[in-house]
Amino acid sequence: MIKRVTSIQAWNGTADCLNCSIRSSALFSGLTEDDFDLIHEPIEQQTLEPGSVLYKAGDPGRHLYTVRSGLLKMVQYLPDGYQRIVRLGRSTDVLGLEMLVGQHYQHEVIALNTSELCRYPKEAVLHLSQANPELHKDLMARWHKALSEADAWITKLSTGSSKKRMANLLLRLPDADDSTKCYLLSREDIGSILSMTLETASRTISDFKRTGLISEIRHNYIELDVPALKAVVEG
Amino acid sequence: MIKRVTSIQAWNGTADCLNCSIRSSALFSGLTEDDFDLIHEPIEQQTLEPGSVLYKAGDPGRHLYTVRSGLLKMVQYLPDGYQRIVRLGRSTDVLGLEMLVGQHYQHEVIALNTSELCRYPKEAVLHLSQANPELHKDLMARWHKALSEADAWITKLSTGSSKKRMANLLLRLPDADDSTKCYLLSREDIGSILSMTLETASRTISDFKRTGLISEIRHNYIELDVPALKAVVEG
DNA sequence: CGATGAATTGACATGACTCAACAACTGTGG
DNA sequence: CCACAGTTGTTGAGTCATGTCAATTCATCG
Repeated sequence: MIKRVTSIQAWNGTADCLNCSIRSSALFSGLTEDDFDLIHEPIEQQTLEPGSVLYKAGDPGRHLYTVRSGLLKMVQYLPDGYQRIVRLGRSTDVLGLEMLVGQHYQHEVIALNTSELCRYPKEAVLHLSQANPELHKDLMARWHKALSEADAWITKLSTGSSKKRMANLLLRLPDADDSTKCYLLSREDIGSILSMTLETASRTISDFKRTGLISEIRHNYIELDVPALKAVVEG
Repeated sequence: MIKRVTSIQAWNGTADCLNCSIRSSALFSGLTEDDFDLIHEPIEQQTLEPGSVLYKAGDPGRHLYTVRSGLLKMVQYLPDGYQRIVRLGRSTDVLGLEMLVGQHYQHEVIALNTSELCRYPKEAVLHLSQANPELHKDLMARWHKALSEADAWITKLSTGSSKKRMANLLLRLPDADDSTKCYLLSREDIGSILSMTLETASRTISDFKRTGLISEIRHNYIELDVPALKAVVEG
């Protein structure tokens, strides 16, 4: 499942960083050939099937990951056994930043869809973030994005009635900003994102379908009535 | 209210960084005399009275702040006008990191108690974070801490029954880890932290007092029964 | 001492949870 | 292709927690 890429191939091969298809937003996109010469451990690609675990909370962190495609959930467990999804990872998102500081991962990351990832050795990231101002800046932008996401999770997905939280979630699901279509997550995952039971999640979605806020194109693939959903959020 | 400190005084005066009372945890604690020579705009101290606003969301960000003492709330507003407190800032916390990346502040920060802050010019932070590996590392640790706090906010303060959320909040309030005493926030602020109405906050606190989970030492200053509160969280 | 805002409490309405039955979908083996 | 089991989603009925609105008490400060 893991395709080996040496550091030479990393900037000169078919699956390299310098010619990456998500180059403008991948972590190492600002690096030069010289930078890659400094990396000893290879950069690797990996494909995860739905349900498989990338890493768990407490695991020693040795790699930083960029999501090339797919969707993953970042989960934390509570003392009473309840689990909460604290963020989603999708294309161009970076996973595992926390191990650069605390040495360990702090979430359990599980693929929801088939997902492709690139992974970077911790030492390479730490070293290059000092040596390369571009990467230094980019890393800070990644922290910033993660924190903004977390703030949005608190305000939009954890505050207000179940209908408002659901509307906020649905509005975030389409991949592109101009798209109004998306796949639905399992009701259990939705519940774990919005802090509600799966029954309430199911009921709310059924209600949205009945009232036309969303319409099912095919099983679990829906079209959003964006203005109407925004009205729910603001109402 | 603002006491001017030149860059010379910053490492040689009475209110300087190198001899700061929270030196081991202040932002510029790892800097050398040479580093301070590179800072042109002075580092300043400031005292905020309860209720006063440090900055608002959308303000252009020109300074990073370290909290020397006191307590501040970081607030975001929702489309429906509801406001949510997304984090608290207390001694050694850094405020305003986001403007290093996005140019603007993303929260409204309001002092809850009388608070003392130091502020660092944005350019100095950006420049030194490249030049000084210590600060670079420290900055990353600050991002990490903010993100961990946000994750805890999602899991512990936004998930579960009102009693569990309240117990989790109370357990975080004492300043020192070994302290079991703390001041209570206004019921409205508690509500805005825990996503509940101020009435529910008030009722829950009254209930905790009746059942001995907390006991009032004097008005709004309480002693926690830590094991009992932890039992509530885990129950 | 009175005026003001904060906190508490009560009564009631309602949204969300619980438990349970059932329906729809998925994958497997015959 | 169908039958089946296992999983996931839907729906209903009843309960409980939380929100709403209102009245009252308490704390603070001039």
